[in-house]
Amino acid sequence: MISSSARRGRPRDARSDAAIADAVAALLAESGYAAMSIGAVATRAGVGKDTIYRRWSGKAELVYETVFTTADTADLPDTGTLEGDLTAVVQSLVEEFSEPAAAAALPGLLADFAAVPELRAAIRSRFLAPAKERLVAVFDRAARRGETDSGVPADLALDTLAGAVFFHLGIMGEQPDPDLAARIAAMIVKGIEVR
Amino acid sequence: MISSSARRGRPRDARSDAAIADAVAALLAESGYAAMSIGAVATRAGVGKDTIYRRWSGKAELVYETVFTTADTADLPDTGTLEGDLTAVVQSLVEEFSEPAAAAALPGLLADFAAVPELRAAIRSRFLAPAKERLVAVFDRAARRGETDSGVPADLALDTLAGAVFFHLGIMGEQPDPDLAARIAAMIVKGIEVR
Amino acid sequence: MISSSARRGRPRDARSDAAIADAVAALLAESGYAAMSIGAVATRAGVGKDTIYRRWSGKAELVYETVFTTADTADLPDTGTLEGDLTAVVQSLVEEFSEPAAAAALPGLLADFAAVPELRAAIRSRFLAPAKERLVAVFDRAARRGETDSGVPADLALDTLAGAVFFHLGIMGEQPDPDLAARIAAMIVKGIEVR
Amino acid sequence: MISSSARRGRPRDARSDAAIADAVAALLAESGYAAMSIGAVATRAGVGKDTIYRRWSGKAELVYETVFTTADTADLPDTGTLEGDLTAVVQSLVEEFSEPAAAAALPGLLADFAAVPELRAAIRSRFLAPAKERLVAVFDRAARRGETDSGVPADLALDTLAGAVFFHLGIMGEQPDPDLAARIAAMIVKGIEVR
DNA sequence: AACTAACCGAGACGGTACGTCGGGTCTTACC
DNA sequence: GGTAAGACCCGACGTACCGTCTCGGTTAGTT
Repeated sequence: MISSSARRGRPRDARSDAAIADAVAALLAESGYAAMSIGAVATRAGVGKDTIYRRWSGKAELVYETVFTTADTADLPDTGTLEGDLTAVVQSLVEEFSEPAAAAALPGLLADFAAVPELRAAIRSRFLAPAKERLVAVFDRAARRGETDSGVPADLALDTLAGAVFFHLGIMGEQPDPDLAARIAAMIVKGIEVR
Repeated sequence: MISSSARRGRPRDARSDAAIADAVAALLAESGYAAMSIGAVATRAGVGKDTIYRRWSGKAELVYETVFTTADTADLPDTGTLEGDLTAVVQSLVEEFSEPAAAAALPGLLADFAAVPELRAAIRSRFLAPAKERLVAVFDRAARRGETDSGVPADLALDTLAGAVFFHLGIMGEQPDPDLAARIAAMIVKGIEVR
Repeated sequence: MISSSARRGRPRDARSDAAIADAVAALLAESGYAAMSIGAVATRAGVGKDTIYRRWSGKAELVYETVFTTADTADLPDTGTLEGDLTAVVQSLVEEFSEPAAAAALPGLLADFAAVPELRAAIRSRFLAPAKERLVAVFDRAARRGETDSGVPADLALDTLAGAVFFHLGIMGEQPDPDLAARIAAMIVKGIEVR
Repeated sequence: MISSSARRGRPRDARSDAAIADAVAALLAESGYAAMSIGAVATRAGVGKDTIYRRWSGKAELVYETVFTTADTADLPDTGTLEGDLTAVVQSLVEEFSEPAAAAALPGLLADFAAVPELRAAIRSRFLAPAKERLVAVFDRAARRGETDSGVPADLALDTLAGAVFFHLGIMGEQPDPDLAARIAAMIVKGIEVR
């Protein structure tokens, strides 16, 4: 007896989730975040609007959970040097934001998240916190190797690193220059040096 | 005779511009960018909607030109050191984005700009280009003083510097920590060091 | 062995019928016919929606069979005079339509019935035909007593009599004046006089 | 200078009213009252939904004011006899309710009106009151001619007369038998006889 | 005692319509 | 030609019901 009260009523159809995710990705890439309406997603997915609203509170949540699913769970790289590790971390960010759907969604998504306190809290705990944890782990390894001291300002590094990627790709909409990650990482490594 | 036919008909009323600007700032601070409608601005300003559309193409342009008017024209600081100059530059960014109306407007504005190619081009030439020019000037002065070599990657520095500020204030909505500018500037100075 | 294959499977639960009938009457009186949804009836009765749809085809049928159960089967009055008999017939109509649930249901119910040919046929055979039969019987008795000739237009009398009651109570929503039945009956008796 | 404050803003477009009226009549005849949605009317009329909601509060008001415009203003018939006058009055009712759009609209319309107290009051004052006035005038003329006494119960006559027509045409959906009006009028004339 | 079939409560499903709101344009009378 | 007012068409919003379906589970009669 694992679940006490069992699950009552008809269970949600997993095929709906898949169809919705596909429709979201397609519409984002085709017409962008602002022009993507919930109604259009429903029609494209062959699904009723309720089926979407039953799962997500609105467009922001729908797009965030549908598009940004990868990377968060990918395991920490261990390249042997701080610069290598940071490059890998930044590179995964770059790749995530370079996918067509993600690139199309980012600015509008950030605007919607910023406008609603609950969503702003959600992004903090679901995106920022894990990212910072990973960064801290990378810096800890570097400290153990003797590459840096232990008093590294991870917050500032995260702001700078994530901010640079967001600004370059998400806001300015630049192409993802292949050595962008390496250049940003190199700057941070030097920048955070603790004597 | 420069303009042959001059301007015919009734000239535009300057009081309307002022009333509109006030209404935009007030509504942005009260309810945010997304919830601010052109109609509401018009009503609040005691002005017809057409009077707004006659001057601006839409909400993004209206807000951008109404809220972000300062700083772009402020003259270059000259503190004697690269770090001092950069701190001043970052500080002016921080201050600009910390004003209630600006903070409320930023994310939504960026989303609207990103969605429309013409607007994206506008931000590039009207905000990014001058900012980069000023940054280049700062680096040139540092090179003349012998503080750095001349091959400094200004683009990357701008991305990092602006990105960190945008991300911290605009996206995450954090409070403007008084020594934020100094910390960012310090990191950049070390980070862009050219041997 | 009455029915060869009998009825297999679990029999319907009579308590559900009762709970549904109560819920219908309560919701009709509280919020009216239009505002009464099948889902609300199901919830109020503590019953699944299917349990309702298994028994009735929709709201119109549900309400009709749940609310209008009396009177149709009541036996013919025999007061000794045509006017007395007609008064009794009209009075039973008045009483049936004066119950809160019935009064609340009538107009909407008639609209739904009128909109669907099958339902219109149903009302004709299940309400109108028996009513006319009873009226014909009353007139026959009067003819046998010598009160009237035999060529009385029962159709017209029924339209007039039922129409007057429907219009006064059902459509205009007037209070059921206690001598309404008698006044209508008196007018009909004089009106249908056959020399 | 008739209107003091003039009329400000763009005036309503009379062509919209006409297009909406046509669309309502067509859709009523095609699909009936219940199946006629405001959105469908708007599309058919080439008009925005707002343009409808700006003029009417909802479907009931829209249909009532659009479909039932005639007859109310037609002048009193004067045939010389009470029965003739009444036949004419009933006949105009029959004709009004026999038009396809009116016949299709009646039951649903009555249901909606009955459900909302404000609308019920409206029908009382806008339909019933004028109808009763005309009936009273007819009876007065008859009294002056010496055909009847003056104490005729006009209320009851109206209920009976209107009820019979409503019931026969509106509710039962019968065809408009050509001498229906005459038969109803004849019955009333005899029925309301005052000795 | 096992099987089978219909019932049951719950609630998800694809749809359709609702009434409102904002966008950007157009049309008045007036200045 | 600018201006305030406000009507215009359009399209999206989030909600409410519709009538159907799909779960796990119950309750009878039939083998």
